[in-house]
Amino acid sequence: MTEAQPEGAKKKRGAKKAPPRFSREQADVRRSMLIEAATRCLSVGGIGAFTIDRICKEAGVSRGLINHHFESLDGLLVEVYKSSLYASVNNQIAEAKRRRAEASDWPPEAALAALVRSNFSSEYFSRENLLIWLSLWGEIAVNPRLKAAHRELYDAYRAELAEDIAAVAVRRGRQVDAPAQARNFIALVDGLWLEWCLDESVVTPQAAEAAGFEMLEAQLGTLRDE
Amino acid sequence: MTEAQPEGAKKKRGAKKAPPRFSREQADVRRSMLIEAATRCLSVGGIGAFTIDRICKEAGVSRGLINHHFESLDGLLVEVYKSSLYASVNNQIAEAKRRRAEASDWPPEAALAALVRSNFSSEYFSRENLLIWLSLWGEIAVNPRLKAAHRELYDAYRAELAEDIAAVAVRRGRQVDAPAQARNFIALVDGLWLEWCLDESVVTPQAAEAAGFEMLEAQLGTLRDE
DNA sequence: GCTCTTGTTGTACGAACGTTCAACAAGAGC
DNA sequence: GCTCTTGTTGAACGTTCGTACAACAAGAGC
Repeated sequence: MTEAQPEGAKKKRGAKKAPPRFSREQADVRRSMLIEAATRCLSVGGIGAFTIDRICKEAGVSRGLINHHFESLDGLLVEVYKSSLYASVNNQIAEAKRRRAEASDWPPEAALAALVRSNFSSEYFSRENLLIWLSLWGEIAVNPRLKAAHRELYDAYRAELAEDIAAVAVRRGRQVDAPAQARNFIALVDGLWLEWCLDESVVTPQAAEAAGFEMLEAQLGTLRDE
Repeated sequence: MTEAQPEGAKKKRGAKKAPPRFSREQADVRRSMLIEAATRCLSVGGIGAFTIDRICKEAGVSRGLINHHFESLDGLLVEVYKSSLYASVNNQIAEAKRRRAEASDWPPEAALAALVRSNFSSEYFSRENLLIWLSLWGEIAVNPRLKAAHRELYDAYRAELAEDIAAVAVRRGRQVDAPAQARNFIALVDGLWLEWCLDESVVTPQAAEAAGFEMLEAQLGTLRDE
């Protein structure tokens, strides 16, 4: 056994400066790090792995930090929701709005087709997100704050989709219940994604995209080719 | 404070026979009771309420009983899956098979319509089951035993649905990819059910049923009326 | 009324949970 | 080089978790 050294010993002798035991980060930087680590935990082990211990270990940080930067573990979960679902879906909405605004370049059909396709791009239609989404859905059913955020988000997306559908219907002189079609389309996408995640042999992303187009084309006519 | 009585006192005096402290049940009866109590816990509080303490309290039983009747808490969850999803879906399959066998009374169109409708009956299309299914889905993604059971179950249901679809298509001389239509239909049902559970203002069971019929009728022609 | 089987109880245990908080120290500002 | 702010640590706490197990007793069988 080595003899215990007085605290100041190292400094006095000036041998080696001990490396910093941790690095300080801006509050929002650290929050992002924790949100990302928490998301990783969720995607690997589901809600059962959404734990102070595991998240802090994943982030390489001490146990006290989550409660310093978030009101509670539950507050962190809300932030994970926002940075996962919220952010990505809002991106889709914003892009679709932009396309629809640039009406000169993008005919309504092309804008709708682009929005449909984005649902099946690997960014959203991803098996990695299975446990994240499933865990968050389960929490939405129980957590009023999350439920409110979820409704707001889906309402916005549904409205955008309905507008794109309505634009095509008007141009083609078809009578379509655009809000209902938007709702059904979203249900189909969520359902296909779920089937794919739970059993990848049942459906491919390509087949899923085809199914999405088929549903809308039954009401609107061809969308995929000029 | 009353004086502590010797244990045998009551019996010796023959005053009142203490009522039994518990009742013995057959192993399978008690197992059913525990499965039902566990299911109730799941539906109220999600996977977070799936706990030895809460389930035993819900069942009015002592803490040791779950590990006596099941290999572990996880084993109980598998039984909950079987008695929830497995049993109810297998009922649908069996009924559909029977209808298809009685071909004389049930034309294919009526058999398919009945199968479609059963998806939206209050027994299956129920908000009470939200947390149960969501919790079980989350577990399927993580638990190999459940995953295997899930695939077997969905494969069977998808096959039955595809057979019913194919029967109608053949009779009407239409070219239809029945397995794909069955898969898409199931995805739509699951997605609509999910949307309804998370936000009941978006869709009604009636509208959901209409959406289900619309999807199939786009391929097969009218199914709902003669 | 007695015995025997076995379903049931309830305590004990270690591990892991979320939260709190006093102490610490990194690094900016002077 | 010093001070001061504040991001960070890690021990401590009470609770709840799943499991194990010895003791108990209900009720069938004789």
